[in-house]
Amino acid sequence: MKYGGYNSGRRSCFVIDRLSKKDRHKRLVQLIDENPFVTDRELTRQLKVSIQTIRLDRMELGIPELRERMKQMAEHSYDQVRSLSLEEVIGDVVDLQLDKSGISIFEIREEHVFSKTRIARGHYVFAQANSLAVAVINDEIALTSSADIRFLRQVKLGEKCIAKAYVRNIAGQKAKVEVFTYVSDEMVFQGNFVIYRSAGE
Amino acid sequence: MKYGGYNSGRRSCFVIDRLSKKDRHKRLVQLIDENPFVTDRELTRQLKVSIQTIRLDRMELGIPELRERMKQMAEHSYDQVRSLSLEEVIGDVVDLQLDKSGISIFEIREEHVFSKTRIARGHYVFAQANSLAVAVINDEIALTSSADIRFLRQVKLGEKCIAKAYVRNIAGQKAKVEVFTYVSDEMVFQGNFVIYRSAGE
DNA sequence: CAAATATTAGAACCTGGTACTAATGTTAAG
DNA sequence: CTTAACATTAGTACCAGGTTCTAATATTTG
Repeated sequence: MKYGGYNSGRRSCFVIDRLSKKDRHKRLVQLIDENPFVTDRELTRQLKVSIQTIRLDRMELGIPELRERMKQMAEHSYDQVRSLSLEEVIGDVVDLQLDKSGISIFEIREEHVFSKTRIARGHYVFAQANSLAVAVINDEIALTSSADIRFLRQVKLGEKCIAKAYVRNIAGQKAKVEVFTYVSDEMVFQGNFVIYRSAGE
Repeated sequence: MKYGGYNSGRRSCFVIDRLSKKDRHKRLVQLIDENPFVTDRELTRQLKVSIQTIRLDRMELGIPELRERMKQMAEHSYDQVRSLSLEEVIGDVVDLQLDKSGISIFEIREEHVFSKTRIARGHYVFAQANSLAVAVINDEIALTSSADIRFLRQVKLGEKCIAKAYVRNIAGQKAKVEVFTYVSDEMVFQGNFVIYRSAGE
């Protein structure tokens, strides 16, 4: 096979279509990042080197083989789906006295904040309170009818929100639930919910 | 090999540890559902049949091999992660006149409803309205300060929510935004938002 | 030039299968 | 009882997409 010329060291390349080892590694990482489903064979075409080189490169870079990459993604998504389907309620309900009160904890993660400011999007804070307000009502069907809410201070990435719900009164189809959300001792959110319920029980 | 005895037809089994074909199929589906990462070899242990039987069963049931299952899960999660990271805002903003009005569309899917009733959880409907109310404000930083909301009618699985936001007035750090959400021509949600903004611009 | 490094080639082996052929076990129907 | 139909098992060849190893060759640098 005719070589285009080596250029792995400090010398410049004299053929365009062959990259230095460093550059090839960068490109390799980039290609796999763009498309994790690419095989080594496909990579040989993109990088114009032998399949052995691709494999040595993956070794050096600690990039696992295609099947292992797929397995990891599959496991990741499996965990996510499981936690997501469990996450019918936003936040972990840690205490619940039906028709009386409840407490839930919710940690603000990357996906909950504005990327610019790292401040939580309001609807996540609301979602925790709303979930709890619905959960605390001891009824087959409980739906939010209306709410009056105040965001008292910004909640930042990494902060743990502790929501406390109190059922203020139940009359027929309507229940009034008050929710206060705290970060440590500071109140960050307050909401008055009217929850519609299926009357029974 | 000693047979425990067949029982695929209408006859009863006379050995406990061997299931009829139908029951084995059920169990097989169940096992793979519980753990999609199970190999055929592991299944032979659980079901006490040969690996060929397992493979014939998978064929009949249209269950792909382990690697194919993992690939599908990986692809699924890849799509999800990509769409999720784009989904900073709940709902698709289809029209936006900054500091004036905006429209967004949001379809209620499985993950947004109570599994029992198939009625949308309130916080998703709220999230769409809240996202839009924040988006419509032409400012570097815009955060929900308070809101007064009404859920006028239940929104069901599959329904398309069309939210329309109108900026009512802007004074200093506070902007008032009114949002109405419709399913076809019916109003299902109404909210008055007070949005805090960084004053500038 | 020689040593060091980079690249390529090739063979053996692995997992978790598919596809196919064939034998054997079991049951129901004639 | 026999036979056809179905269920199960066994075994072989083959595949993708690798790993692991040895060895040869190319290129660069000292």
